[in-house]
Amino acid sequence: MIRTRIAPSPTGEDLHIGNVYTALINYVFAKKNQGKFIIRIEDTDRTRLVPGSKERILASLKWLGINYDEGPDVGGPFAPYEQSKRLDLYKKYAQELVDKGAAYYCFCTPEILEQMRKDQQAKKELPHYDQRCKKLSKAQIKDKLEKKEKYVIRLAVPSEGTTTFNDLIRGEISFENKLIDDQVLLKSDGYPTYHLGVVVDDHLMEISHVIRAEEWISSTPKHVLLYKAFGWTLPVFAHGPILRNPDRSKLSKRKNPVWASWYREEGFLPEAILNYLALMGWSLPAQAGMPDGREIFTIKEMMKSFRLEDIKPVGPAFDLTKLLWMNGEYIRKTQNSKLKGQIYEFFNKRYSKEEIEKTLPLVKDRMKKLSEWESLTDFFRKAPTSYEIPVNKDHLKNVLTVLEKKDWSHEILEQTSRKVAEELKVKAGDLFMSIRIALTGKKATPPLFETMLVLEKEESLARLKRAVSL
RNA sequence: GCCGCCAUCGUCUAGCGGCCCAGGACGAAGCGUUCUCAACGCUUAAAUCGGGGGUUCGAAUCCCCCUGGCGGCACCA
Repeated sequence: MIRTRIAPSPTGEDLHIGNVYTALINYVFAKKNQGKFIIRIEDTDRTRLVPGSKERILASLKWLGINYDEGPDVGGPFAPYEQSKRLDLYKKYAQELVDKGAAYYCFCTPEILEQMRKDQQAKKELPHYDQRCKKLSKAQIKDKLEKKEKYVIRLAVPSEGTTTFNDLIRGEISFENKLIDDQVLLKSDGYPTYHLGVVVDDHLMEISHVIRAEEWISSTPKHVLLYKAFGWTLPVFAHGPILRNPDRSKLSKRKNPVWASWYREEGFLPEAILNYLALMGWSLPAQAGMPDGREIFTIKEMMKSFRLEDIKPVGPAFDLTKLLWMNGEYIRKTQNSKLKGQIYEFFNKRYSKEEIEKTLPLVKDRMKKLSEWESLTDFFRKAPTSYEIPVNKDHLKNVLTVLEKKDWSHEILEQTSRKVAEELKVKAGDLFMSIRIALTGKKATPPLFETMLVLEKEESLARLKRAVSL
């Protein structure tokens, strides 16, 4: 049984777009193989906890349509799915390691550690724990524990040999043990560090494939050491790329919008975001008999041909411009009736469905984000207060008098206007532009006569009269 | 500094020893369509496949070195 997971930490505003990427891969891989996709909240750092973060993370996942089979709010056979609710477990397993001699108590205070680091830096050594507590005798430990001295539990990393693991995306990777620090497993506040938590939970929750970003590669040997110390079977490891800023550094909120909610508030469609993300380090392979290499595809199509091994280890730059293009593509291919509802919800029902329905066909091709509907259609709601370029009042007077007497239809409006232009001996386009400006104030708008029909005769004429009288 | 990962147009990528004087997409430029802007269609510019050595009849594709980019080195994840 394939079981994958993402383990977000509720320390940010919301789900990070990099996590969305990892979630997508985990989700698609699990579902392609009839497996389960799990969400586990790793809330073990109480100092960085952000209130509401967990809820927003889960809400974003739902909005994106990345459905999880097990998780904090849906439960599952291995509940609870929040590490803060599993403290006893970590303590028990940490103790097991101590008993096995694979971990040890450490009573060094933060001050001692700080000093240690300073000394090492002065000597140009790399900062590492000097293992002084590893040498403590049973009696000394007992004594300190009785005195209620604060302690952590550290992993006793072998001083010799190498730790090697296989990465499905990158092949064999190995690290020398002597360069691996004696990592803290259980903190003095009783919470586990990431390393203990992730290994214990992945094992207990029967995670078969650990798919995460490249930044975890260098801590994987610690995890491997833990699995071995416990005598547990290793999961399959696969480290995907980390998304980059345009300057190629690790994607960060300083240089790029990173929160899922930002994309939602901007009016990006979940399908477009997922499709765009799928293109990062992966591409739809040419199918037998139907080679295409399309860039626009659904998650279902992605599932059909997805293979973890095909993920490329190169860190791709996140290109907002291309996402924007893709979002426009998705908007254009969405049914009007559906899009209407999405816009309605997007603006929190501030605009009536009727209004959206009437104007949508005129602006759909011009929208790249849902949010743009508002500015693209603002002149329908509000007559222009200024004109981007001057209008020709004489010309407008002429059309006005003719159009007043007609019944309005697209054909009549166009024919009449063209005739007026002919009589005035001006280019139809120039006349149309004057009308456009009078009605909307803008040079760039949807097609003129469609616009007039949506605006309706009375309002259109009123605006024309205003333009003439100004 | 140490350890590790990576390396094809500006960006995302195709390419897995001959089909490649490297194909597609975004973006850019131009043209067409057209009442403006879009959308749409066509065209163009854009990578001496990071550099240098090998292997081979033949290398973007395999190997080595260098360089560069990125990541990690916390009682953060």
